[in-house]
Amino acid sequence: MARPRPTSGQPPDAAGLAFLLSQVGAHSAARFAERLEPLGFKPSHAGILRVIRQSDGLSQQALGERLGMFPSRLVGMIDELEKRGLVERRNSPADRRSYALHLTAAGRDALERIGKVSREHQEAVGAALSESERGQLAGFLRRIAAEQGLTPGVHPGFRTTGGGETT
Amino acid sequence: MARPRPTSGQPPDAAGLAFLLSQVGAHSAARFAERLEPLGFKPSHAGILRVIRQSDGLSQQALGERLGMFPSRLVGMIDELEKRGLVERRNSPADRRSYALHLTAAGRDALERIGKVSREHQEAVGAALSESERGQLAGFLRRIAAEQGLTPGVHPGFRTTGGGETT
DNA sequence: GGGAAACCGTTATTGACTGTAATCGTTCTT
DNA sequence: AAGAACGATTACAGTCAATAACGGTTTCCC
Repeated sequence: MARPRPTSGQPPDAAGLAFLLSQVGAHSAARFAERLEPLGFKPSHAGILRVIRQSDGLSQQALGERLGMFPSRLVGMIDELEKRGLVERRNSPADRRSYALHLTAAGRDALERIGKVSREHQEAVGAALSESERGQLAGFLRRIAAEQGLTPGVHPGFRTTGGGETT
Repeated sequence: MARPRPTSGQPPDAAGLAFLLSQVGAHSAARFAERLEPLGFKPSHAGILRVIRQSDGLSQQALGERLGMFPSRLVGMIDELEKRGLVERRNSPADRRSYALHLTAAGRDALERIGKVSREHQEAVGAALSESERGQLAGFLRRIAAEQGLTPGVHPGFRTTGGGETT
């Protein structure tokens, strides 16, 4: 049994739909992070700002839950964002142990810039495809995401993936 | 509790092709890592074994270059694989400062098992799509990968992405 | 030949991050 | 009024990846 070729020959790079998905996905993520860096943001910051704008006044816990990140992780990031004047921690009127998170004008501005970068990035990533093809691709991905139980806005913060190779 | 109402929505989850790519990609990577764990491997191990089989007898440096990982990182991993009897470090006949990496029979066996897991994973990830749709999807991804300058077998080891969120 | 420079693998060190657990004040329940 | 549950924070530990330095080899070139 030296070189049995069960289905093809190997997990051939040629095929590997799953591999392609994570390869292109990782690339997309990396490139986006690069684009964001000059603005002084990391992708997680963008996610936080986006969610806060979407649901103004939510608590850190709610935010963490929605993004799938631990509250302890949020503290530092919101500290940063607040220090940069993009987010406000107002104390919630009803519940004095939680904060109500709000975007400042500068925060909305930053989010605007992030959105611009996002669109550019999206344009660049999809450059190989025609408009209608991009639509089809998005459709496929949405269906996969739904079937796999992924929540629309959220994405799996890379857990202990190992971080090297994938298929 | 107020349901988060989709007030506005700049990079609306509806659109975000780039987001979808990295979301689904990260999910695929994570799930694959999960499937690999019971075998005692991390995705990077799988990548290493795969490349060694493909080009038997290459040096660690060449391996590292092809996978895009630092030689120092490889040392430990190959140590493991060698300790488990899957890989051999023979000294290269021509150049005594480099090793020639080879797969043992057990190593080929392990790779076989990995291949099986890979195919199962691939099947699971693509479950939402028909056979022909999967083909279309793979085609799109391949075109994107090519246009973006990604090397077929390799994938960007998540660099200092920040590791949290992406779009 | 012989010595400097490039090269391979290895080790040690440093630096980010992330998840868990413990802490402190607040709110809810009974 | 007391104890459990809860939100934010801090402290801690474990993991992991990149950088730099170190011995041993080989190659280049004078």
